[in-house]
Amino acid sequence: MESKKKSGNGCKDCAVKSSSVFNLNEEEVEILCSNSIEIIFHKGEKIIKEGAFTQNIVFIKSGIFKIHEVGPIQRDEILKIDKGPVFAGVSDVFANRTHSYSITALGDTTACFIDYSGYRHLIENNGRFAMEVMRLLSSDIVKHYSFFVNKVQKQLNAKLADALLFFSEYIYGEDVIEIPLTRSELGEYIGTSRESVSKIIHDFTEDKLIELEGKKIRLLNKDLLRKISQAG
Amino acid sequence: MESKKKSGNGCKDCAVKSSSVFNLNEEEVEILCSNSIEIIFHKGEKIIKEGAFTQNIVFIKSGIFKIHEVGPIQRDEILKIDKGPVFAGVSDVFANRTHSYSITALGDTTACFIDYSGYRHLIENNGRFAMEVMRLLSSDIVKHYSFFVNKVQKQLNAKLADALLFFSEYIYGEDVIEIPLTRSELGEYIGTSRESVSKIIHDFTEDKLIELEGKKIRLLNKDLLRKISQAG
DNA sequence: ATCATTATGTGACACATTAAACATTTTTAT
DNA sequence: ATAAAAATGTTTAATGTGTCACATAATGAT
Repeated sequence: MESKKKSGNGCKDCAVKSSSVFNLNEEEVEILCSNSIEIIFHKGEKIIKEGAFTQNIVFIKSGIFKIHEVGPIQRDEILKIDKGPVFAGVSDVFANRTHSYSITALGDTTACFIDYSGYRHLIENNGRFAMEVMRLLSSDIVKHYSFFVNKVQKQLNAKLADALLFFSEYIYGEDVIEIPLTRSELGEYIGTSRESVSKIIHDFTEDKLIELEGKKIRLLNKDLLRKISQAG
Repeated sequence: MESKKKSGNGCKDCAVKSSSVFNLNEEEVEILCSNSIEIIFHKGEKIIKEGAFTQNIVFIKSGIFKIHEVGPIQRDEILKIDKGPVFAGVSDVFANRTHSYSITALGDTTACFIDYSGYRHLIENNGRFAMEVMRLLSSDIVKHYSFFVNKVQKQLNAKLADALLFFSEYIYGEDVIEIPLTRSELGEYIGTSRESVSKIIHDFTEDKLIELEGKKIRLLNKDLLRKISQAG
């Protein structure tokens, strides 16, 4: 249950990898890598904790993670699920002194903690890098708007279909998936209770939409799942 | 029902006003103002239409507006209500080729349409300006996350209390407010139907929380409204 | 002014979802 | 291995909201 630290070397590879997108030269990669540290997290470990001071930009090198926030009725609400390689939690660093949301590993995850000052230096001195970060932030907003209207307007079976397709198509790229969430967490993701998730999974199984294989779920009829998703 | 165009002069004032935040010098203001145009919109007029090409950064000089998006069940969902002076719809310009949401005036609104290339030029050449835009985008995300968990977890009376306090404290700064939304739109904002909005307003009136004065609403007991808001 | 349209209030009812309770199963810690 | 804790499935009753239907009021157009 303990995270492992690695020397700065690994992180350099990490930043270099992303540099194709971010147009960084050797010197700039060096700026990003100095004072950065790579840590491996295991399932359930918090990479960033809501309420903590915002100090580092986090680059998720690999692994699946969730961004979540405790709401007014003290229930955790999952805002986003994504996988590396990707920057995560950038918005909080720019907007707040403390984190308004948590980031938790949903499986083995490698994360680079990058010193804010270096990141900021890059933004202020490399317009292309700034533009790219801006594009990422903007895309986050637009996607979350869409996530939002879906969550508010769709009924439960449509939202569960969405979640299944999301994991199958975006996260794993396979028809047999092992969702790294408990039923409760799935509820937090699609906006319902643990019990309702159970019920709908049961219904989907009866309707031959999916098949349970131990902890795994096999999607049997993706076309119909898509129709259910679109029907709302 | 027709928008009025004004010469570029007015827009210059507009950009200068905001320059205190954005640290622009004379030359940079000039860049922003060339190829920009100021237009006055009236209540109900669309400033930006969902589906249209993203071409301009919009600076709302003054006026109240809503950002809204049509969801999967073809219902309009209000994502945000805000007032000038503020940049609006920036995220869509960076993230998309076409607008994913609409922006509509809720009252008389003056908007400057700024050419994207000038805006982009500033970002790439003025690190402080870039940082400020990034802060705005980040703040948009963080606020919308919070708006989201509130909307998902709170019950209707809490959400209506939120809306009333929002207009009273943030938008108008007064206890007597005239909400520039129809009951239907209020429903789209807090996530319910026209009928339910009517019912809760009725309940609030009976409980002496608010008082209707024609089209205006007087908040009689803001402390209690806050408690209702927090209770969820 | 008058008519058509849109906005609003309000009741009855249906229904989806939540909450509570309990039985099982699985996982984790010692 | 064994006990404790967490996760899961399923049922029941309670309840918040949405939908439908209709009456009334306000608005806008001709």
